[in-house]
Amino acid sequence: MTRNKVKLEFIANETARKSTFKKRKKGLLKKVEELTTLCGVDACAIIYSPYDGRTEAWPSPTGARRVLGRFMSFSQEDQEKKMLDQESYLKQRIAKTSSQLEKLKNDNREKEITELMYDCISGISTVDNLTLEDAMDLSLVTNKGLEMISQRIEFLQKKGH
Amino acid sequence: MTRNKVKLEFIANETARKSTFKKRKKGLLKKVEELTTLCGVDACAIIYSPYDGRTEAWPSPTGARRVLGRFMSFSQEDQEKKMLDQESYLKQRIAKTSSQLEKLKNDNREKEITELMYDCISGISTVDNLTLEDAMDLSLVTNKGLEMISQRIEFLQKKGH
DNA sequence: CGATCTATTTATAACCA
DNA sequence: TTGGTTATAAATAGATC
Repeated sequence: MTRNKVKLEFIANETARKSTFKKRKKGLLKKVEELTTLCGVDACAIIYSPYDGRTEAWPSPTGARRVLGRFMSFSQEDQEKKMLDQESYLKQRIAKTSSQLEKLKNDNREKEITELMYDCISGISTVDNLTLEDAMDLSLVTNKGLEMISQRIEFLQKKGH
Repeated sequence: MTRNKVKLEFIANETARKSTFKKRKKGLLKKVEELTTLCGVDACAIIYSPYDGRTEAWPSPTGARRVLGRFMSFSQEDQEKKMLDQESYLKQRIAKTSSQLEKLKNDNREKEITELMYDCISGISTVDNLTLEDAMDLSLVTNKGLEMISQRIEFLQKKGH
């Protein structure tokens, strides 16, 4: 028996496509997990399955936790300090690039970015078994997030004199 | 010659680990791309490489674009209008709810979530070759993001009677 | 559908230039 | 280190239950 050499194109047959999707999704996630384990790096994969429940998948809830943990290993003080630095830095940057951003405002990019944020949040929800809404909540009350938002608003206000 | 059957554990030897990382990273990204092509689904992978330049990797800039596109679709006018309304609205609310937010300040989850948001944003920056700072800014002026924030704040207000 | 079972195609670990 | 090469381990398309 000769098997197909996998033509790299959309699989027309729905049954076959779904089957392939399931198999490959599994394989992909496994690969992600192996990579993180073998090489000690953080990685994750996000897959939007029209088949399965919904837009889901990470290496695993456990894996996600590992991906997210371990970054900030600063002390509380360092964190606050850095955060402050970054705030003022950001403020400057925002001023400098506002004109550029204007151009992008109504671009399709906004849609893209919005979706990405959503996806991230839905990822968060899997980390702690939260509902999507709770995760959003939590995300939005994050210090950093609020600071950023606050700065942005302040800037817009000034701009609008 | 007999080759290893791949023990699923951290590779101690740095040279070997780095080599494996490079190969597997490549393979993983290829798999992601194949999955999206073959099955017509959106997927992406994020890898934090301590070796390569930095915390990067997606299927590809092109792939990322495809992953993110296709969602929300407001008209130009509605978008601008909403954004303006929300700016002033948000400012008030943020001031009023700041004390409640204090409580969450030192939660570990916050660190994780903050980091995740950062990661997402850094992902955004690769999409359009923006600096990290620009991407953050862009993220925050997203309509949807503002809406979510607005709702959250409203909720906190009611809750705090 | 979902689970199994091969035949093949792929991905790679170990080498080597 | 950065790439090829090759022997094996893995992944998986297609068929079957």
